[in-house]
Amino acid sequence: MKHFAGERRRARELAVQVLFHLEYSDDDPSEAFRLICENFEVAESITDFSWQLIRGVCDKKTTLDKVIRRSSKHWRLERMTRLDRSILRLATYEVMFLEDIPPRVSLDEAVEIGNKFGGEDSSRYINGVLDNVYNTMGAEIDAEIDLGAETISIEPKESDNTGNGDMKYNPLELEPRWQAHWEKQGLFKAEEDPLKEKYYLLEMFPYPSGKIHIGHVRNYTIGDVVARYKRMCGKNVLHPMGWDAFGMPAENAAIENNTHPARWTYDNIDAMRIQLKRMGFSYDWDRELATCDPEYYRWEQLVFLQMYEKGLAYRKKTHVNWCEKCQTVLANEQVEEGCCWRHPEQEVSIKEMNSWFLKITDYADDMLAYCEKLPGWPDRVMSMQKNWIGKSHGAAIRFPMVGAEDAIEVFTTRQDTLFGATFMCLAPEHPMVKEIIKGLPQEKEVFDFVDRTLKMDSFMRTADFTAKEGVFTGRHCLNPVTREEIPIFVANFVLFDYGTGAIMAVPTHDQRDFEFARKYGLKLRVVIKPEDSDLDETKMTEAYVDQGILVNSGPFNGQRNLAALDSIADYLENKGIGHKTVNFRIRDWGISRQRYWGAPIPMIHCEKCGIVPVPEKDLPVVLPLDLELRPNGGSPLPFEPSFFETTCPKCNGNARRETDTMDTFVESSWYFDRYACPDYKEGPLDAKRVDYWLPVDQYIGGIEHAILHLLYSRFYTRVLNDLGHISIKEPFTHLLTQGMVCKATQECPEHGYLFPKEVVEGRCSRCGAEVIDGNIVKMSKSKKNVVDPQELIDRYGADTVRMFCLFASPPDKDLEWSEQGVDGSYRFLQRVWRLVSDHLEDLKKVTAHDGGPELTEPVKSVHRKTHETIKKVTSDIENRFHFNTAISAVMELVNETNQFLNADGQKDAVDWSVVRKAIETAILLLSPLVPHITDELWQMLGHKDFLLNVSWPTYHEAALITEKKLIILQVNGKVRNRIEVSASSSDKELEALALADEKIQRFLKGKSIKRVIVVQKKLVNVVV
RNA sequence: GCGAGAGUGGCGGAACUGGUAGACGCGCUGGAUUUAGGAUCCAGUGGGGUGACCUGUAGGGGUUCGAGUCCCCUCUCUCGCACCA
Repeated sequence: MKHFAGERRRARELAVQVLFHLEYSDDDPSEAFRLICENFEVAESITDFSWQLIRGVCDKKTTLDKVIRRSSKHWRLERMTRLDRSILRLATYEVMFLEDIPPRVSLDEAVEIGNKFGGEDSSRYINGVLDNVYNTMGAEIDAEIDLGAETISIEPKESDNTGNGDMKYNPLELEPRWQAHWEKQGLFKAEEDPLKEKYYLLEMFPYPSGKIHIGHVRNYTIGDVVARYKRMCGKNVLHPMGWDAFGMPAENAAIENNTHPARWTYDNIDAMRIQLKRMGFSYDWDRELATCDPEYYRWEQLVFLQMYEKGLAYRKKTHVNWCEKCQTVLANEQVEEGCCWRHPEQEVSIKEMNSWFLKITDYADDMLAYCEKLPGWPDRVMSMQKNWIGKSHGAAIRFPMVGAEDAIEVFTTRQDTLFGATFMCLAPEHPMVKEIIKGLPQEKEVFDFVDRTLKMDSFMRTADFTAKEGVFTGRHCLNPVTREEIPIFVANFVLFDYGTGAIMAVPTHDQRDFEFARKYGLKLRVVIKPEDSDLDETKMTEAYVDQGILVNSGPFNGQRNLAALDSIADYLENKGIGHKTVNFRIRDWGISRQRYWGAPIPMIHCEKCGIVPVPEKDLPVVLPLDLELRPNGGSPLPFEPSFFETTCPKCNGNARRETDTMDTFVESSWYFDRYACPDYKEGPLDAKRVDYWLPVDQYIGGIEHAILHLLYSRFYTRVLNDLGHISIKEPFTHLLTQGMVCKATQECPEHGYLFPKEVVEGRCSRCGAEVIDGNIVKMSKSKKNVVDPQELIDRYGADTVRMFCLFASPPDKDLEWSEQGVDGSYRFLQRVWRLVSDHLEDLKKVTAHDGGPELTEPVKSVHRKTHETIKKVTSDIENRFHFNTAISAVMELVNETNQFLNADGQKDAVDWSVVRKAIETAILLLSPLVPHITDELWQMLGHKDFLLNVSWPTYHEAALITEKKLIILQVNGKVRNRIEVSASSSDKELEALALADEKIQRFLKGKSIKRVIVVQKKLVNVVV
């Protein structure tokens, strides 16, 4: 569950452009570097992925050094060094700060690591560690650390003094205590209870990368608030957590660290589980699952078999790059100048290879239709999904070959322009290309063109700057309506993947066709003209793409082109030339991965019997753990006889196991179902429990999964439905896509991006230059603007971190991280704490006021505020997840209560019980957001229950009623005065009061009153 | 190019069906207390003006007694898709 599609694409685009220039500019790479330099900000903002790629490109092409040396002649030196530095910096950063150093280190360890680096870096690093130790422990450190040349001495820090120690707010002590308490009581366990209304709340499960990042914290905090709130509202809440545990990073990390992916993954899971528990999230850990567990993926294998049986899983040949030396498929990015990136002497061949696909296209229409039936999803996501499915209505039309029996079929949405189709273009991959050029003089030219085009990186091929090129095949086909012979081209811009891989070209009404026709001197014919003028094809400078009247179109002349779409399609159908059809952009889901760390595809290849499914009784096909990874990163499975050697279940002969594994998105397409019955042994899903819990009522996660994960899950749920495993079709009723966490970057003109620790009083700690505050961007390693949540928890406690995540902005918007903001949250919690602890004795003497005798001001206003706050907070959480406004409402209540208490005058028992009600309300309302401090305060007030088991407070209408109302007085819509009147005043009385008002009188002088508008109990507007 | 969303103080952000623009917080200014504070408390804080007042929600039009909110146009930004036939 990572990766951001857009970023990746942009990264690739840039890298491809660079590669392009490196390839096509002979010995002068300066153009490529100009590109990088000019797009410097873009490049950096694209995250480390782009850097890896660009670095990769540079390394592969020639060493970076060489390129810089050579290009510095052609380009400004200064820019080069900046780029150079950035890359070096990134590399250093990755090595120094991310890989070698565990998240928290002791002083001794810090010294050891520091000494390893030596010099300036070491002292800076150690200072950073000391800062942390300081802040987290408040400890008295008195140490001298020897760093060879330098000696750092640390002064002991005075401990805080606010008086009575035991009453101080100490989150670091009380939070773990409550967490242990909750766990011991099994507070978060969810059990099926048909009598209670269920509520299934789910956050997207994390990839176990090793430690949680701030995005996780935000995501899971939002979810936890909703889970706890619903629970207090009496719902039977399911709130599980698990691990998206298969995937590439584990393989890479394992090779680098000489460990095993399983070991690495499970260690990370253990570390992250501790962190999540430390945040106080209310997960039912009994339902925890990891997708790399055979007890999980065995059911996925079973479903795969069932899909195979129904024809929903199939094997298909596709064009891929193949390196003989590596014996593996290469991604387009791994092909360089037509050669393997690891074996420059080995030419890559284009191979048609078999891969497994899931038939998502079968469900495209249904998923599209349901887009309208999911009002709980954000429009943004829905439109992305619709876009991705890409349904378009049009016609399939057959163009008969000249001099042959067969025909070429095209798909078009513009059958109205058919009479203007003057040539045809095929995609280079189109199987007919080979056939029709056989024996012609053009054969070699066409073949070379196809070969050249296919070897191009797909991004390069489809990039804007790549020229639209084609080559004439020497053959013609018939335009089926004009019966005119039209030439057939092969063109690089025709997508084999979309439609039929062939297009009819209408140069007069399609800009791209127009340019192509002009380039190759092809015929044009106008078939649509504007209503009030004529078009001359010889004089056109661009295609006419607007609507108009059909001309040169036989029986359809004179009709409006859009209106004729249908009748033309019918005409084609009657003549047997074509038919109406729908085309989808979405392709079947290719799930084969030549990777090790994934779920094996449960299939067997037998020479005699072909593809044979593994019998159900032999499941799971377990991924062997006791084998050596290959140093080059390829999958070891095809080299592991103990894995692939097997016997055919049909003929018992020798057979070979499928060694591809499944795309990890398959695992994440149904984990939410399995949470309902993680221990079920009889099948993938226990219908009874799954029917109780599913669908997920509220799903929360990042927008980056708007397409892939969510689309796959919707598809997979439909499959499970068809296979009878589940009775729902749509897995997620409501979806909340939370925004990203961003932070300003800090940059030194000399040294580039800086860590906060490298900035001293606004200056770079290395060169003393003034630091520039950069843009506010998504947190990323390469920007050095990441915040480690663990550091924050250790410093402020989990409640403060949760509070800030919720308060800084509404969940669906981006959140800008600010240190002061965190301080502010911490201060607020302390204020709440003191509100209780400072008045504990008085509060303990009374019970919370609930109704009771008539109150008088000012305590009445505290009472009213209490109920107003309940109303506001409840609606903010319930209706729109606006926790920021909910928090500000509680802040207002706390402030008002404080003010009341600070005001002069004796407080009697009634006053205190109203105050107690206000305080208890604040605690209750805050409890889903900051569960630790509130449970502690609740207990301090003498309660025994966990707040999670206390009912959510309700407000009394009666308490909201006021005797006085503030009325706005306007003249011509402008506010002129505000007056307090009795709430029972009638409209007439209000009007009279307004007109009599002194200020209003001033504005009425010398003018005649046209009209007076009275809005009930709100406002009077006098129009003059 | 197509599709979606957004534009409000120094900043994050409030403003429910049109009805006090700037809630709450951060920052800043002044004051109190303190050995000190990155602690706490009080006051102030959109801009202009001594003032009454004027002005202000990207820009321009419109509807309305009244528009941040509704309608039209323009601009800017973000996101997604993109040689889609």
